[in-house]
Amino acid sequence: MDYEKVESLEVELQHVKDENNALRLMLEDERRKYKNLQSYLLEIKNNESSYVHSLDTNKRTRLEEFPTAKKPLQVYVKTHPMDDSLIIKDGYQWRKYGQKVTKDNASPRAYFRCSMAPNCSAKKKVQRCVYDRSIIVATYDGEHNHDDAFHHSFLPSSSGNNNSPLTIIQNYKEALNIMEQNEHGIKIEEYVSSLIKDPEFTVAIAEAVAQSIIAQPMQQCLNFNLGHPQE
DNA sequence: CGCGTTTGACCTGCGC
DNA sequence: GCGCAGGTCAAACGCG
Repeated sequence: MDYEKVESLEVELQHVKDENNALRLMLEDERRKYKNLQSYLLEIKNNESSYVHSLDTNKRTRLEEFPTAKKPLQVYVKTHPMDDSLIIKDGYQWRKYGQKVTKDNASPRAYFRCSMAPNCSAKKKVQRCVYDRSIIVATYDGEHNHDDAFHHSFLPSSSGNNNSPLTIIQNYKEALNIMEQNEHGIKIEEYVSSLIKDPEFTVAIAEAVAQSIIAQPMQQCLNFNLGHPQE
């Protein structure tokens, strides 16, 4: 084997090692996310009730804003991970009046008022879950004081409206289902992890790279003959 | 032109 | 009393 070939193989091997390290980092990140999700689930379990307050990062209670003694209803909405909007089709018409980035969640929190009636005191805060960005946490405050509220809500106070394309999560059991979905992710993760740990896997990649390097001059020759531009 | 959204400034309560 | 952080206001802007 000539010197140039060995050198290029060493470069490619280094590249494979770099990719390997990158994959390890990704796995560590995924494991961290999974642990976060587990603690999140535990939090939900600890607070399991129709009124869940665990995710409300607002530790201070502004009594003048929401004077009712009733705890705000929190609803978790499973959305598509690629969907960045904070819009929840809950049947009401909401007017956004503010947005704020909170300290412990990089996702901005949006503030909405009900716009179906001029004197309606209903408000909601919408923010992506810090543990799983595909979940939107909507915190409802105040009550709708207009009749048509009864016909629009998907919330437990009304009859079930399942027309929404979104998945509504109102208790820990449904959150558990999401966890189970992530369990599949962990199985994939374990599979990838085992591949990385396997020395034969790394050797096989190195061999494949070496073969591609050997085959490359032939491909370049073919490209040249066909008139394709060379890289 | 009206309505909804955006966004920076401001207000207010809480913790130290 | 002060600083921090969440919540609200309101002017500017965009869109139908």
